[in-house]
Amino acid sequence: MSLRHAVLGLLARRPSTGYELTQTFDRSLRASWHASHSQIYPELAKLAEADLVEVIGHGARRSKTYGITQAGRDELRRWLVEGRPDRSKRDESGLRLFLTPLLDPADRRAIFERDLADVDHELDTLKDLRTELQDTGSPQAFASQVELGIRISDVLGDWLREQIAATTETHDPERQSQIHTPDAGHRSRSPARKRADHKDEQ
Amino acid sequence: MSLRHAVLGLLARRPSTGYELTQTFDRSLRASWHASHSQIYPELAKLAEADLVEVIGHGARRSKTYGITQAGRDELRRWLVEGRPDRSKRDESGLRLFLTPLLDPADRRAIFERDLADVDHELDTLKDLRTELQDTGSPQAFASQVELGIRISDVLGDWLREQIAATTETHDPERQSQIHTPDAGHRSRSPARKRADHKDEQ
DNA sequence: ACCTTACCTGTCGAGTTCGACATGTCAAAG
DNA sequence: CTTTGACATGTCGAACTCGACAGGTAAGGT
Repeated sequence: MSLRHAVLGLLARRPSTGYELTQTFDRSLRASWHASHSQIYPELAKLAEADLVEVIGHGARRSKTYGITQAGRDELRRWLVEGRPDRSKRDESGLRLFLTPLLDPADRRAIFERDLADVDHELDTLKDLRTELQDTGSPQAFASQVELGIRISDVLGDWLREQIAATTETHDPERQSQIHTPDAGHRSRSPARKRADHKDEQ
Repeated sequence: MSLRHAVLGLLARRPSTGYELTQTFDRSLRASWHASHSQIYPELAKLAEADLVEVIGHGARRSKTYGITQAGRDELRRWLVEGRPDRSKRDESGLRLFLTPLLDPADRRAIFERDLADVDHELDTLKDLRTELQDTGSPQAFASQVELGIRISDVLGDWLREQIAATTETHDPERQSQIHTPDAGHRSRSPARKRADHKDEQ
């Protein structure tokens, strides 16, 4: 139940409408938690019901601005401080990257290049955000978080560039790809190896 | 629908039982995708139903070893290559880290230290894995992925150490925490600021 | 005046996830 | 011989997620 705490956290930063929260999830929180508006609006209603947030104003176009209550702040702190490790992530791009060694070089390269474009774009966004935070003498508190995002994007970008370089170089004959592009033809090895018993490795 | 492809991917690396897959999800895939056995077993059944995997052997304790079929390989490749960006992640620890600026220094520090211990532990695991891969002259293909994991853990660890150092140093009087520890007392500001209209920042 | 483009809030159903429950096997230690 | 602990597979219900559907509002351009 983290969506609840993500919303509380954003409202602790500043009061917002559901629409603004949706945008913040897509911008600042994109790298650690995703939620669509169809989750956010019902969640706000539930939170208001539980008195963890409250409507503190009405704006144009029927919009409601929510603010966190003291009970909400207490609950948020409790969650932040008492949290167990729970290091389980969900990251489709990461999964894809993990599986690339199964592909032959051309396919692999295509994936790396697509991801690199993506990472570079994200890096631009983050650097803009950093500049923006510096210029407006605003609260600053979240500057370190942006910095972390930039550093991680940097290492990911470097890694991707290395991998791309590696596909152009050596055609390692040892390393046989498991999944061939449909046309590649030679489908020779026995299709189903027997394996009655099995011991662990890794 | 990524669980399906995560399972296919692992079976493309080597045939495994459901139990082994569960362990691999917890070990190697922990950083990019999590799944529990209560998802994995039903998913294997569905995949077998669709002829994307097949039972290729029976082991001790009623265990079934699954292998990927050619249709499974084709489907896996299709997914890997045709994937859209989809950079939406889900990472509870990341979310927590993102929200730490809301806390006062003592709480913040506690979170950083807990996370640092966690990251250091993960780093050890990854370094062991790297050594293991080098020693056993095994397929090697996944060495780069391990390397990436190590690099990211490194920057995260460095960042956390910096943040911890920062909490001991300057007690910045500008930066007022939003969420105080229950005892801290001084709860003075007006509880609900009015906010009828609202313009965007960020 | 009309149109387009954000802005803004909501619901619904199908599919996904996860903790808890349930069951049984085998090896080694005591 | 009995107990402990790892091995191994499965189901179920409650909660969560997400794309699609739906509808209303205000500003700016032509």
